[in-house]
Amino acid sequence: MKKPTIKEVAQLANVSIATVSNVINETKHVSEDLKIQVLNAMKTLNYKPNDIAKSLKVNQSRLIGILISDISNNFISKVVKGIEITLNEEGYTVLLCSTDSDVEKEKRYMNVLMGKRIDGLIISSAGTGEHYNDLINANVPLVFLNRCPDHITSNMVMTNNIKGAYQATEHLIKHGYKKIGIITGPMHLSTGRDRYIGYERALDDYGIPIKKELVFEGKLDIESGYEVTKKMIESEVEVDALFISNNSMSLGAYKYMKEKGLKIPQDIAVYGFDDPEWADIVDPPLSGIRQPAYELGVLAARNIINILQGDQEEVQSIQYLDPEMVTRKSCGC
Amino acid sequence: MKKPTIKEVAQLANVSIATVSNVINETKHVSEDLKIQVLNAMKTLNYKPNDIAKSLKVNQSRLIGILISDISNNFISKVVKGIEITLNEEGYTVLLCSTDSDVEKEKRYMNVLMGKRIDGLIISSAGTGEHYNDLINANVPLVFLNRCPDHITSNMVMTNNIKGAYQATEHLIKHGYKKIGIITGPMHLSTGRDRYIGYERALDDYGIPIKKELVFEGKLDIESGYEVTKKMIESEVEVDALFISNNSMSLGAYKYMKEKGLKIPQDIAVYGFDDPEWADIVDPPLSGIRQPAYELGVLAARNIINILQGDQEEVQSIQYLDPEMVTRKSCGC
DNA sequence: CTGTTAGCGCGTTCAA
DNA sequence: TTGAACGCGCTAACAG
Repeated sequence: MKKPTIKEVAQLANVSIATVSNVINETKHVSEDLKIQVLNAMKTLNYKPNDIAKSLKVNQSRLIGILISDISNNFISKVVKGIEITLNEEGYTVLLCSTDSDVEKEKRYMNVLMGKRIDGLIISSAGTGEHYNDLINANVPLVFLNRCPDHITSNMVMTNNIKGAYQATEHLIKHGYKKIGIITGPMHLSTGRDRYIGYERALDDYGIPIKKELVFEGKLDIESGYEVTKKMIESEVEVDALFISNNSMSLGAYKYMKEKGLKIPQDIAVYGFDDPEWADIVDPPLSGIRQPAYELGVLAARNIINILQGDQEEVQSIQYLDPEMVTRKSCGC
Repeated sequence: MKKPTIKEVAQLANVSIATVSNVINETKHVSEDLKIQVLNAMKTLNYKPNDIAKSLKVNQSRLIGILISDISNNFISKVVKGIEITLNEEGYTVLLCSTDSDVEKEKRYMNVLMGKRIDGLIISSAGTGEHYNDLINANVPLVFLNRCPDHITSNMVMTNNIKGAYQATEHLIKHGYKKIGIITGPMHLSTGRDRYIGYERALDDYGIPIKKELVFEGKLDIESGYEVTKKMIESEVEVDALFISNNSMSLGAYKYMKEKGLKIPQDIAVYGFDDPEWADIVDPPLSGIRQPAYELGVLAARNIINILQGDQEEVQSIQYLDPEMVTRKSCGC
């Protein structure tokens, strides 16, 4: 019932608690005899050191918070996997905090995490960044992941969204499409903006004028992909190709077009962002910009670890990971 | 840099530590005047109570571990979402631990979690159950989710896998298929066995003999769905319909059949387990048994909370949640 | 090489 | 109603 303490181990082994501590942490050399006694005592009592007490003493929890919008999102869960595996190898444990993109929830969670005295925090959330001041003042090591609050300019790892969007759009241009539309993410998020910028820049470079009636803003989920596509078709603007800013919205777009009997790429060609697992079993297989989700997670975790180990200079910057074009049939190839 | 302590707050507010503690926890009545002084002091120092110290004192961490195989799995991440939201509402925080279905990793994680003095643990992992004894001896409240170790018979919530598999198989039978195959999960997992049992029972009830050359064991991932389907086709056994035990393997099967030009359902009809987001945009739309993922998570979390609050009798049992048939076209409908 | 002890930040008696 | 003092389990400094 009650967990055994270091004291009880010491009594049973006939040594001082300091000696027990020393064999556990290998901090000082302990003679073989005593070591064996201690180990035996630990075993018979089924002793597990109490990390809480240790944390209090050494002033570090070996807990890392991760603040994300929604763990059930395909892309995010891969990122989290990368984070967790990497941190675990270094002896850290992950506190999972989903904000549901709700700023209030995010604030509450940040307070909880500060109370728990996390050693660091990885954030991939939606806020404008105003409320991160508490964290920064409390000197909690912070790494921002993929979504970048406005006035933050360091400790950030993200996909090179502009480049990816540029490549997708350029690819559509080279196919000869002239009326290329875009479904963006929310423009208050950096990912939304950056993917739009890439689109715009590509059109610009190839001398194609940007028409704002071809620009549609979605909410990154399946439903909004469906709705926005519907709106687009019903508005009867002429569109021969479409760049869609994330996987869920591509799914929604496919759903709508399938329902209406519209053919991809004959009626409208599609290039998506992300490379979901279903990309090559749908008809036609979806061309998309693959983000290195797992790798992003690993990198973010590495950065936190570096900060914690004092190699801070390594991360005082924004790090971009390049996406990869996975071209299939939906773009007309 | 250094976080303020309750002591500093007390000094600044000209009161004792106990008074500060009492206003924080509302444990005793404190006069308005002092309360305000204390609150002000807390604000100016930007004080956050140290949960680590509190945990040490009150002997509870308000940390719940969740031990799962792979967070990037679609189904699991939804379960986790349900768990996290529910626990968070009750003031618990979630420690995420992915085992990768590796028993050694699982053991290591269990030790870490015991060291962190978690208040409870939700397990959805692969082990045979041998190594849960430490946890049980340490009296850590445990809830098993969806995968059930052999000799555990309580505190468990799961999908009614037998029923779901029965329904899918029965549906195929009623279509008139006679040579119905199955791709099972690993038979050392209860989910693998139960879904096989449902299949078997349905065939039995309808007087169809079970042929073991129609039974194939997969590993629950996309590759093995692909490989097993390939093996099946190349073995040239006669199969007119196929029940596939999870979403990833269904995806793999679709992939192989598409590649080989096999038509679903004309060549082989398919009924899957799970209802992935891509089910209705593939061709033909996939019929599947939908598991209540989020609800499973919520229920598991509720159970842990109940145990922690002493309503233990509520959970001394196995709780089944019914799956739901989502019938589309791949079965021949 | 081993033991003693102070104190990490907090909650909680017990007196006042 | 308020405060002083003890102890949760552990590490680290120091003494022996």
